Amino acid sequence: MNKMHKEHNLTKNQKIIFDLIDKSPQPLKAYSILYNVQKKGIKAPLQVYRALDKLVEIGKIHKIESRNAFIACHNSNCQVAKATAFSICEICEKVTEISSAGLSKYLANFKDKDGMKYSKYNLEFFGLCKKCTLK
Amino acid sequence: MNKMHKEHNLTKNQKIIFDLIDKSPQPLKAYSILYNVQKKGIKAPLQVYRALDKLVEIGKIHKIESRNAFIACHNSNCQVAKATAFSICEICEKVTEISSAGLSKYLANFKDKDGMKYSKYNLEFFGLCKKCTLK
DNA sequence: TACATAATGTTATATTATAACAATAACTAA
DNA sequence: TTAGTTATTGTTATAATATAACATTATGTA
Repeated sequence: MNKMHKEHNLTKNQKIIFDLIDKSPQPLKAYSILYNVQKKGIKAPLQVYRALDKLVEIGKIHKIESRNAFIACHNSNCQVAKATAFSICEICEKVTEISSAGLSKYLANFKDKDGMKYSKYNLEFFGLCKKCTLK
Repeated sequence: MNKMHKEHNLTKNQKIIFDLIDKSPQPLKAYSILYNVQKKGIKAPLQVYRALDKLVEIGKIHKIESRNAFIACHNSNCQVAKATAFSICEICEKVTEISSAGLSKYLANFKDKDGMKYSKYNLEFFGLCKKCTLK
């Protein structure tokens, strides 16, 4: 099987949960996912969390830490969840993955005073989206 | 009272909880704070969370979102919690607030493709601290 | 004073996440 | 193709994180 197409390797539960998140316009929370997949035989929180953990690990989804919610990766750059940036509207809670070569480059090369080199980062911007600004 | 010295305005509970966090070398979790202040008369989670919320709001402490933990602000720039950056060691869990003028400037001025302007951000870098790199 | 606002105390409950263990499926190497 | 290994699943129970609702007290302010 072609290893470049990771989605083909998803297991049944992982696929059910990824499809749900991928179709959703906004991030989904774990228990909201659970309620939505119970008719498909996924009955317990742990089944959801395990699939989520795996999907995050392989970079198919990202966790929005400030919201405890999960969103599908729409950035072809991040096959692995090691460099993520999001914008979050504080009114409508719309979340968008930021895909900026400049930002990625700046952060990937950032070194702090101690010379600590980072293997991963997550950045969350907060503000008002265009729609909510106009209201 | 001098409004420039916000710490003087802390209430009893806020002061107890801030002092505990401020003395701690690593971020503290809400329930660990609760256990530590029960002898001082703070008995319920809500009393802790309310103080934490206020302390975050006025910028005396920051929440490390990926860890659900709280750390005192050691950056004179952020009187208000609107622009935060941390480094987190994935082995020893040591957390350090990053104070880089370049980084702050870059992120404060960052605009995404939609022209959305941000009022706030939180950045968490992950990697190994110096000690843990040598092990 | 009287009013408004913020903080507190308290009980109950909601939400998010993991431990522990048994069973099954998929992968790997002799 | 069999045995060993690793990943995934199913299940019950429970831990950890956080908020709702309401009564009370303290503080700030006109």
